[in-house]
Amino acid sequence: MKQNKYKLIYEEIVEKIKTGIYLPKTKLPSEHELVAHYETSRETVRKALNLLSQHGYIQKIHRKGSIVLDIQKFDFPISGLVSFKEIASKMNKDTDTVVHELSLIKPDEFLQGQLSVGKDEKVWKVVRSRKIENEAIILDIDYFLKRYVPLLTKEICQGSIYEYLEGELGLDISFAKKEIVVEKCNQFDKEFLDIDGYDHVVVVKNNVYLDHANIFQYTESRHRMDKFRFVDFARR
Amino acid sequence: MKQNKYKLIYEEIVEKIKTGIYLPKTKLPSEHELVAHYETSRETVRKALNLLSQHGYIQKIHRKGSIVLDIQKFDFPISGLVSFKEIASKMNKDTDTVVHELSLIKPDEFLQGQLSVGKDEKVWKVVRSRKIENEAIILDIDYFLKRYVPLLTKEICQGSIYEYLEGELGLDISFAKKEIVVEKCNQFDKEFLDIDGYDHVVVVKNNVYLDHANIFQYTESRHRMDKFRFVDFARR
DNA sequence: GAGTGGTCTAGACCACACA
DNA sequence: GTGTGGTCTAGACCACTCT
Repeated sequence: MKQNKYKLIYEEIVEKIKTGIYLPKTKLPSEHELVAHYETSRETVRKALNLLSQHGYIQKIHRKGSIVLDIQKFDFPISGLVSFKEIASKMNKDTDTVVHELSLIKPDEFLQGQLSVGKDEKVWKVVRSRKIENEAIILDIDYFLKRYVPLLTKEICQGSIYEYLEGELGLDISFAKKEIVVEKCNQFDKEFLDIDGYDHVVVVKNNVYLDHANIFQYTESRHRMDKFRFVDFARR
Repeated sequence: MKQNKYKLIYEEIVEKIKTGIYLPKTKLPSEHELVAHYETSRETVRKALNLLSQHGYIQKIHRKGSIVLDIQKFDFPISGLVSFKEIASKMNKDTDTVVHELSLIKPDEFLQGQLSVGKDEKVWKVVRSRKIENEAIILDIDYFLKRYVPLLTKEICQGSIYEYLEGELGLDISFAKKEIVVEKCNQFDKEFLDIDGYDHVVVVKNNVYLDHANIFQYTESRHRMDKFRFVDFARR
């Protein structure tokens, strides 16, 4: 796969940070030196450095250089858009997904609002619970516009829907509005989660948009309170 | 105050979006047209557009243009680092701050870890509760390194500490690691919050860093569950 | 074929850090 | 005074979309 020069530089530096060639609290080579090393122009080097900065790998200090941040301290970034599969693999724990429902529905008023569609638009509804170490602690309810996702099967839902959407269908997921609130448990939480006496769940609501700024998914991810954790790296 | 050209362009376009001169779902002028209009170079225009994109104002669509997003849909962004004062003014509600404690302490082991300092470093501890419409629903516990904040008074804590730090002291806050979890209420929550029968609080933990990547603050913001809301705009 | 945004280049000037 | 990063310029080529 062909890459852009600045992305290649970015990835090479990320690699050097991860493998300890560049150590936390030390300085990266100066922009001038990177220009020489990668035989490119300064703006290109700076694009790579900006990416590193945005992703929390380095901190640029005016007139002094770029210093490497301790990524250990910023571990477990659920920020951005990350699927359960990705999180699960990072956590290195036994996980399992149970599909409770997969159907084509007509959106009610709430869903018409969330997905910005009319009542005749067809929508996939997927309900899945997620087990970590044999406890069902997350209930995911996904709604996808059929317009963009012609086919969904139980097998796909069992695995990673996102992998399928991006890989097989070539959908280009671009951004999301994420909202986190706490709600009282409803009957579904009680039915599908090992709720363990808690009467509230943490709900992460996502409106997900494709690359042409068209929404294609609304999701509610309902977490058992005690197991919920959200980490973010925010620049001012 | 002198501004950079790309920031000026950014701000002018933000203004035009907010005042409806550029409408949601319509296209911005092309980069070429913006270059002509602002009499600048294309890379400079593109820096402005990148800012707009990062802040959720526009979506760039390859080979087609930049379209304006509906910022109404992405309201109330507590993402990034925002102080209570800023949030309060946006919400347009009656708010009040009560300072319960302001003292210089020696950090315990937990705090030494969070602030990456030794046991002899002096630390300001500030405990405040936040009232919205006469209900105490947030308990803020802040720890500042005295090294960077020589003086704190009750008056400052009553207002906006951040305004003081950035305005008076000229501290340059750069980034933060933010973590959201749910915890059981402790005695302080029960003492200082109108806890209203809830036995858990949503805790937002922040490690805040200055522009040289040196940490200077650790904060816990403890929210009554039913009033907690966190909204984020995340790009893939 | 005209227009678009994505990338890249090879310079330039600036203000400030540091020694 | 040297080195640093921040900003800006005036081009260029590309691959694709739209009409």
